Amino acid sequence: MLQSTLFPKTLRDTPKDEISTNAILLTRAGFINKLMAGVYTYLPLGLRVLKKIENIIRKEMEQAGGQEILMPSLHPKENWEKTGRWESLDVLFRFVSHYTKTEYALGSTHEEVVVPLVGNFSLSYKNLPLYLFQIQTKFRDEKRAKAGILRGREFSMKDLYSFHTSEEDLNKYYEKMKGHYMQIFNTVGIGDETFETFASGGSFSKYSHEFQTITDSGEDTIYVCEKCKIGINKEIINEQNTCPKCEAKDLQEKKAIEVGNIFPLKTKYSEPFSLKFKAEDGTPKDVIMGCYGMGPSRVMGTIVEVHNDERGIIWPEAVAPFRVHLIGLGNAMADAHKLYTKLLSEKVEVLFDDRTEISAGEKFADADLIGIPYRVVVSEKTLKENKVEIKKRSEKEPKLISEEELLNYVG
RNA sequence: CGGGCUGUAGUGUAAUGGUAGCACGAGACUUUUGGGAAGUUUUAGUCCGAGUUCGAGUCUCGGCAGCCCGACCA
Repeated sequence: MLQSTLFPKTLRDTPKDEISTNAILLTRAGFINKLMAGVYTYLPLGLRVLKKIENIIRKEMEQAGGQEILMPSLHPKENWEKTGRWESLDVLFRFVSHYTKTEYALGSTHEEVVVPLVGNFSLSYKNLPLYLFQIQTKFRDEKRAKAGILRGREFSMKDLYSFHTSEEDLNKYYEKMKGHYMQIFNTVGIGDETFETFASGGSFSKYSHEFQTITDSGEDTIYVCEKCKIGINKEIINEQNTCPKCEAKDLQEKKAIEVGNIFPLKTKYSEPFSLKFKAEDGTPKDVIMGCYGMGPSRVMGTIVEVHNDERGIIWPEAVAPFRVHLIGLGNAMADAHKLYTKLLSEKVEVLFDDRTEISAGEKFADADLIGIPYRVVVSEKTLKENKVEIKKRSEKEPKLISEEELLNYVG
């Protein structure tokens, strides 16, 4: 990608209505743009990151046996009335058709769609377990959208729904899913900060589990056992004031962002829709369900909250919009262009700063702000040595290496 | 949803009820090119609607929006 054609340019100024680190950096660097509170456009750089995160999640869900589907965002009122959530779910967007006066909801979550979907087909114990997931835009009428892309009214969400013949089978899968979730957080670069956390399960199960990423800008408070890497949400600390694993009492209070949440739903949603399967003895039984949510856009914001410095974002390699930020300076632009072509032929993802009439300092400042993992500079200085300069975004000092070494390094 | 704060250009600010101005940014041109370079030039604003007034950015009323705290968050 040529930076001279990249939309949009970076911003020098901080937008006046953004306070959170993720929103300021992502807006200044040209990854996102706010339309209104809690609603953002993903610009070319931002969309690349979002898609990478989504693909990491997608692959892991496929590893977990998930089959990807895409359900509608527009839902009929009847389905939500069946579960009582037309009234009770306060974040549900509800609206009326101007023509027919029919009422609809915009999907905040998809139990009300996926359960009747599965119910359209006769289920036998032989068809279970079944795992369906989607990555889709969710709508929530948040009373207070805030913190950039961490709490939006419209956001990207992966939701997987599991269908089982028994609670034992659900529990087995539920535990397995925790491992898949941690694998995702490790891959996207927030594994060290992310804790499996006990949370309230509501009325239908004792606990649900959250995945909480520790950062001072988090809006949740959790208590963590560093040794076991387990957390407990403040909301249930009164009933559980020791580490559930090692029973230690010296828990640390931390601020954290909820990046995932999994629930053993059991029959909470299969019952209202009469979702049953035929057991081996031919009798119909309630399907046992679990659901597993994770927000790619919130994960993206969390990564920025965790990985940044005073100059800008520091993307982990797996989610960076590009692997290499190639910068051509002054009269070396033609040589830089040759290297760009070579890197492309080696299938290296590279953003090439081919802009002329831009000072070196400004290019470096932009590179630091955008946060691509490897910065490669081609200039008269490096050409004299017959080398190129490479610097990791996370490190201070650059070094000179040959083009061959570069290809080994970033290829 | 309760409470608070704030709305003048992209950002930061100025204008006693009396010509909406300045700086930075952004665009164009020229000269520059290893940490946000310089010159010339252009651009862009009173959140919306009523009211008071000869006259409203400024006063009054209503709305809307944004931010913060809290509550909420399958």
